[in-house]
Amino acid sequence: MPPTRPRLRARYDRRRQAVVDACAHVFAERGYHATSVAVLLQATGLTAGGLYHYVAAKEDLLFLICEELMDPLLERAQAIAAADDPPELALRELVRAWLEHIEHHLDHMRVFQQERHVIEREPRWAQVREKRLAFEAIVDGVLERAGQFEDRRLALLALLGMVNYTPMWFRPGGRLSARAVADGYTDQLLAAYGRSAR
Amino acid sequence: MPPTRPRLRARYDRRRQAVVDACAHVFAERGYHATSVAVLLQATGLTAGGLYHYVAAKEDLLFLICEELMDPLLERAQAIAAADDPPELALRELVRAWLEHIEHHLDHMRVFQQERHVIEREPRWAQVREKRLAFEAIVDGVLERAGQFEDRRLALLALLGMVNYTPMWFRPGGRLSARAVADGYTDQLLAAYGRSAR
Amino acid sequence: MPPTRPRLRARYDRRRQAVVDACAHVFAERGYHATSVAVLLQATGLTAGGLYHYVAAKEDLLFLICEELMDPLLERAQAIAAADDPPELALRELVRAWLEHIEHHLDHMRVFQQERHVIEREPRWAQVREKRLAFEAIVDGVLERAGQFEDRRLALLALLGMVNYTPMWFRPGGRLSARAVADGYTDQLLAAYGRSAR
Amino acid sequence: MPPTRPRLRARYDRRRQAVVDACAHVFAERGYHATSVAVLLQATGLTAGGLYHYVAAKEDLLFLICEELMDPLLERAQAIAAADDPPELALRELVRAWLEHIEHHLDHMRVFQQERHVIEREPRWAQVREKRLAFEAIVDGVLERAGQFEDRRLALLALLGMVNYTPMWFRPGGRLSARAVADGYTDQLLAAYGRSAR
DNA sequence: TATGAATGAGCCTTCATTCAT
DNA sequence: CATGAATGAAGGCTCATTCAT
Repeated sequence: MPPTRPRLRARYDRRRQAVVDACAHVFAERGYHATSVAVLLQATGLTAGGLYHYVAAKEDLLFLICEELMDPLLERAQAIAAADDPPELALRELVRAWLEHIEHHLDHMRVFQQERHVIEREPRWAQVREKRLAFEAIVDGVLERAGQFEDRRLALLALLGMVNYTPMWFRPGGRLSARAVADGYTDQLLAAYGRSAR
Repeated sequence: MPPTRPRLRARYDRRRQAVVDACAHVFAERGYHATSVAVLLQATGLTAGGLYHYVAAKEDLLFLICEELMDPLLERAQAIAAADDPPELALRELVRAWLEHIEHHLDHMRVFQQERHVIEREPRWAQVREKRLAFEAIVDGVLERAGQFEDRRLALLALLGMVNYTPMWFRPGGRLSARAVADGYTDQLLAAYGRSAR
Repeated sequence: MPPTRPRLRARYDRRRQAVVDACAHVFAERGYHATSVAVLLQATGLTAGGLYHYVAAKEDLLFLICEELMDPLLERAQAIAAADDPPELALRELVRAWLEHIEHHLDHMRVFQQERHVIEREPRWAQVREKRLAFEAIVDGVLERAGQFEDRRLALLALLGMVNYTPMWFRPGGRLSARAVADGYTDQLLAAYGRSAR
Repeated sequence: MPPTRPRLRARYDRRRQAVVDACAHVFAERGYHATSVAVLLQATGLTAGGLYHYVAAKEDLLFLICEELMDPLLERAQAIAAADDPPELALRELVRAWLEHIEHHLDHMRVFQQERHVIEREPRWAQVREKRLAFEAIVDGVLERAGQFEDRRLALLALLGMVNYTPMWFRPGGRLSARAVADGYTDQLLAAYGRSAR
């Protein structure tokens, strides 16, 4: 149902992305379930029928938000993991990329966290879940090369916790830049587990 | 509207707590908004009228869940902060108490995280927000005494992130005990910031 | 979700039947699809929530209408086929019973005819379809004993056509009674195919 | 808005007929109301704008389907009634023509039956209703000449029932040809009411 | 007291139709 | 001419809550 002719398709995709971003913002503020379609229409400037040109259901917006969040990050992480940087640098770059991505997708990230219990449990969200797992596997691999751990799994979970919590308090343009936060996290990990630690 | 005679009041409170816990479990699984009152009735074995003997509105359940989560933890944290333990031990004990509390309130904690965007934004949730802030202030105080930081706020936020993320993956009776997790987190902090670090 | 205690259940069933009958009337007048739930609410005096105590969906009304139409008729037909009447009398009595049933379920019958294309094609209507087939098998059996046919199937289909068309024009209390119509149809069949014909 | 130059007008009419026939088929399968314009676009290969070149509204399709069904049949019936054939032969020929027409307009006939309750009740469908009545008057006239009846109206209604029901089960190329069915119906009528009957 | 029928605003979504491009 | 994005009223349905019994 999206247009097939390239020019129109491009315009359609552009518009849809704008719609998704606007909705991500509203969802981040009010919560997915607490946001009625009426509010989305106001936020996007569309009418009911208009919105449903871009998505078949409200839930699709959630899905597209997750895709916009995961896909570029996953790609970026793969590139970093594939490069041949020294392990500790690779970790640092990965965390930097991660937090810079979050900085530009704060709303998406907040929405993703909000609805995680759905995403983690429902079969139809398997795709998103798999991307998350793929990303975490990359982080784990980089971590493995960068440190020596009594319990690497716990270190990984600690890192995930720190980073995933960041959108709760991070404000772009605030005292801490995304890079400063990333380096703070990395430093903490390397101090505790880095091969040169102690 | 709750009974006033002590014996009856006690029974009422006991039953209400059971109701709240049952609802916390359902909310944790399905999300607050996605859980209809009909589902709560099934989960509690009550009828519509019955449930509304214990709470005036569905949202009250959310509030009671947060209270059950915050109140005992805050009390415990105050006691630890007030004791005269050496700073690093105080931190260790605080994190242990924290994670042991979470272990016994996994559902409550999951619900609290799920609905945080509501709690953080709406005026009527100020009470819960203040308790959270009070608790975090205590953690910050203990942290201050236990380490030396370039950026203590970031260290605090990192700790909050790690701990708050724990209910996403923690399984009681699993490989890692609550205490092991707590000590893992504490060790990481002390390795990075502890006065004896480096 | 209907009540389980006998007294309440009976009341529930009584009310539901009244609801179904009222809806059958509206559907007969305006068509199923052309009748909005709002119209049903007006016709039944219920509110939206009230109607949905008795049915889970608008389509359930269609199903219940078909059940109310088929079940008693099928039972009646089985009794007549099982009795030991002379064949030509059995046919006469069956057609009489049939038309008397239609006379008291004109709305139901009109609705059933209206939506037959759905009923005949969709898997979820198999139950209704099977009852129809069972009834027609009984008619066929009685027909077989009552006449001698070059093509009994065509005679059966002719009879079905005549009878099923009746609700299009029949008016209770009009010139023709249900019995008169029934006997007219039976006479025509026996004149053409009866063993004593010619 | 249709073209006025003869050549173009002819092409336009041809195309519109094809559109109407395609829509008749879809309506017959799924029901008029249950068929969205989107489905019609898929079935016809047109775009929204394209379809609305041939009809001003979805309902016009219904009207055109009825016209395509009634007009040639009415014409044919008038010719047969006007001819000077012996009465019983005239009846036979009329029923044959009728069923042969139905055979080639099964979809149209099914749609006409489906939506009869609309056609019979709504003022704006008077035109179609009148054609139906005109046709039935012709049938009645031929019937009158062909038989002697206790109740000719009931005989007419029986015949209408049989024939109108035929599209529910008739399959072209099946065991029974349209002519065989027609003759079966005629024979039954003549056996019961024919002047040479008894 | 405890029940569950009833409420009714609001939910998400559909779809026949129009019209700028 | 043809397209397909946009319209927006109306659709069927849900659900937290109340209150007569």
